[in-house]
Amino acid sequence: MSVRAEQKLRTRRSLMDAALRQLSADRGFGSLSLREVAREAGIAPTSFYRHFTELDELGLALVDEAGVALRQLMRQARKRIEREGGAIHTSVETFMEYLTDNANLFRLLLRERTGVSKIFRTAVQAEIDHFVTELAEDLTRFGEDKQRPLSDPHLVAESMVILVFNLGAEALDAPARQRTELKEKLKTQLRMVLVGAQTMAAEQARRKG
Amino acid sequence: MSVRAEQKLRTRRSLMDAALRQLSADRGFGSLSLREVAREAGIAPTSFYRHFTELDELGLALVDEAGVALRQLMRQARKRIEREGGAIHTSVETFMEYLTDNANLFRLLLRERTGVSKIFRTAVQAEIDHFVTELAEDLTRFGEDKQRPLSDPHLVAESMVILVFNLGAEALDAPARQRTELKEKLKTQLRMVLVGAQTMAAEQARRKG
DNA sequence: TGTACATCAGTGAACGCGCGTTCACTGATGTAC
DNA sequence: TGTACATCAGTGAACGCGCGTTCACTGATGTAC
Repeated sequence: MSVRAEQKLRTRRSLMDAALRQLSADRGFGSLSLREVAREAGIAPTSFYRHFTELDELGLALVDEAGVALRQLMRQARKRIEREGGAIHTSVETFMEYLTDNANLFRLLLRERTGVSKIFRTAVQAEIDHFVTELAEDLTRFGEDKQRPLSDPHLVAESMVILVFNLGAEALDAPARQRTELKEKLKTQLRMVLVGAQTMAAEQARRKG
Repeated sequence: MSVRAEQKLRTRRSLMDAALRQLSADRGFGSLSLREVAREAGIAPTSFYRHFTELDELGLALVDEAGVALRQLMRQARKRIEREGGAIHTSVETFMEYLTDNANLFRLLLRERTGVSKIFRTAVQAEIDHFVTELAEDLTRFGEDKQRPLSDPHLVAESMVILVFNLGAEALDAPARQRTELKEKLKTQLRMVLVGAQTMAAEQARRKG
């Protein structure tokens, strides 16, 4: 890649990093201004247009990155579960590590899921749907392995993802020392859903014959 | 009450209604401006200060109203359950009626729960906590009535409220004809949680003796 | 009931501010020969 | 390798705009006697 193209990528990166740095607990993406992001990145406001046509385009690029990180997280969790077992425990632990390492990226995902912009909501929902679908497959496989089938794995996956994301939001607002407590809460919630789906599947099977 | 005081209340009301009217799918409270709300209410921007010290104060008043409506909803659901039974079915139906009648009020609650302003998040969380606590009491009573105790009713209530609110957000974005489908989905999710908590309580009881 | 004064919801002009966007530019990097 | 020209990331001045907030005001409503 040419020197010029490399430099351009670096500037683009620093614009995205600048935006990410501002996305703290008290700043949503919607409250950022183009001038502010450019200032934080150390370039002139007008230079912004060399990289994105508007601020939202940068936002969508960040949502995309969050999605990539989310998929990375899933792969890592799967590997650890194969090695160590304890599907729920391991998933929650992996998730919380990811959350801590990517606090602002995750905040963006959480905020914009119910946020103001339709484009953002749709983009975030697409990432979450992807996550749900993969989890549903994992759950089905898991049920077959353990000879304990689940009722409606996709619905179970949806409930779980909602609970996980919701707790993620809570954890981001809470002081670090409360995280352990929150993790245990989440594990219990997930177990309840799982046990419920197993029990319902068993009842349905019994009724059928 | 004096004529003057009545007129003042009416203006205050029309400011709140004006704000509420703007809170559609594509407008969050954070994107409203004081001038815009005043314009919509038909008063001069400067008159706004006769009623609220800043726009956020009006927002908190709206959160408060949403909380009142939420408690009203609960009371109504309880009455209907006493008469008709079908706790989950009736609760979900009541909730969806409330959602349809108070779309923008509910949107505010959903948005600001994960929103930008700490004050709003705290206020909304307080309303939700209240809701959760009442639901937990209902669930405990329900378990005693049916001789099927629940494991950790408060946690169950939390999971349920999260699922309900999340589905509410989905329903607000979805076309009206999808609501029935969404309601069924929610009922299944709630049943799973409930069955899971009952199964876990039964297992715990068996283990103990 | 009438009068004189006080209160106060609503007003319009004015302010300074940060915003998004346009424009013509500069000068380093890239390319063709 | 050297030269002449093209490309294009980054710039600074300038624009018009809606914003929140202040201020001194008006005139209807309220109150005291």
